Amino acid sequence: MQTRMEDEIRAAGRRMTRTRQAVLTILESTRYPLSPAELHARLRKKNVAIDPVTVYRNLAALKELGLVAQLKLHHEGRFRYEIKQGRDHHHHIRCNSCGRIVDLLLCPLKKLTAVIEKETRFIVGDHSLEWSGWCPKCQ
Amino acid sequence: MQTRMEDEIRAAGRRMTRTRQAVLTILESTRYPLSPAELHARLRKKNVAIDPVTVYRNLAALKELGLVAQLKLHHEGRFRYEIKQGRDHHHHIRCNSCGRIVDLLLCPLKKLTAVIEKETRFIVGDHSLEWSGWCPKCQ
DNA sequence: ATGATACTTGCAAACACCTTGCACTAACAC
DNA sequence: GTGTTAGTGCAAGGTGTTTGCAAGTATCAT
Repeated sequence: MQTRMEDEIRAAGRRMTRTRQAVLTILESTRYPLSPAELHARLRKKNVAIDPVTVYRNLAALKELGLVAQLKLHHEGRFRYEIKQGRDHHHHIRCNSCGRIVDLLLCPLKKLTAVIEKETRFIVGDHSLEWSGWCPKCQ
Repeated sequence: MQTRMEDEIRAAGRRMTRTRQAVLTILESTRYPLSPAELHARLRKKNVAIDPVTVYRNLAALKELGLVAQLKLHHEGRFRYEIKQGRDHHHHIRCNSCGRIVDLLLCPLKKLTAVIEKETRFIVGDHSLEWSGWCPKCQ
């Protein structure tokens, strides 16, 4: 999996560094979107010496290459990032109590674009949809 | 309209001040969610002397009382606020180019809560849904 | 009216998250 | 190996938001 991403990185004239490798590995092995701070904490825990700024810059680069998606959950004041490759379009639900985030592999919006474009005369590009609630442990 | 909100404010032991009055008036007369900075700018334009901090504190208080909704549009790094009273459940679409925000009085999600609760065992509380795209002027 | 109480305000400072500038380091093409 | 240039760490800056505290003021009881 990483091989394909590595190819895309090199094809774009970017380099595969020790830190970028580590960032990709963490993102790939995490099943929910990480904030830069969380990602940095995990890298530190794996004894990867890396500056927080470098985490931001890597995420920005990977986003620009289309390898990771940047998203923002409602009522959270920061961005989160997740690997795009091999993952279908999906949404999230977040626990109001413990912050746990779970993927939802559904999307009820596919048919709605045409309606919205007609109604608003916008050209629809993207959408963002999440739920919040209480996870089983916090109920 | 403001009378009812004033009642709720007083009923909660809060006070109706000159600045809070002005904040409510601006929010009521604006047809899309405002950021604290935008709200502050409008107040200044109406010659209401008010500190930005006071805007934040009023918004926090009104949110806590359930009179305004706080929301965050995807890919925007700040909160926005809108009056809840007299407005049906709705969503937004924002222009990627000029930032214009338009209400969408639709919601395709009503039937989905049960599905999500079954699938995730979460208790679903709330959801957030917006689109982005290009408005007629920016196409 | 008057005074007591406690909510509210302004100012300064702190905080969280993210970005930028700059000199140094290290990929990778040759 | 060597040169080019992307990537890195550190310090500093930026934006949006929150907190501490003293002073101000809305509300209530008298």
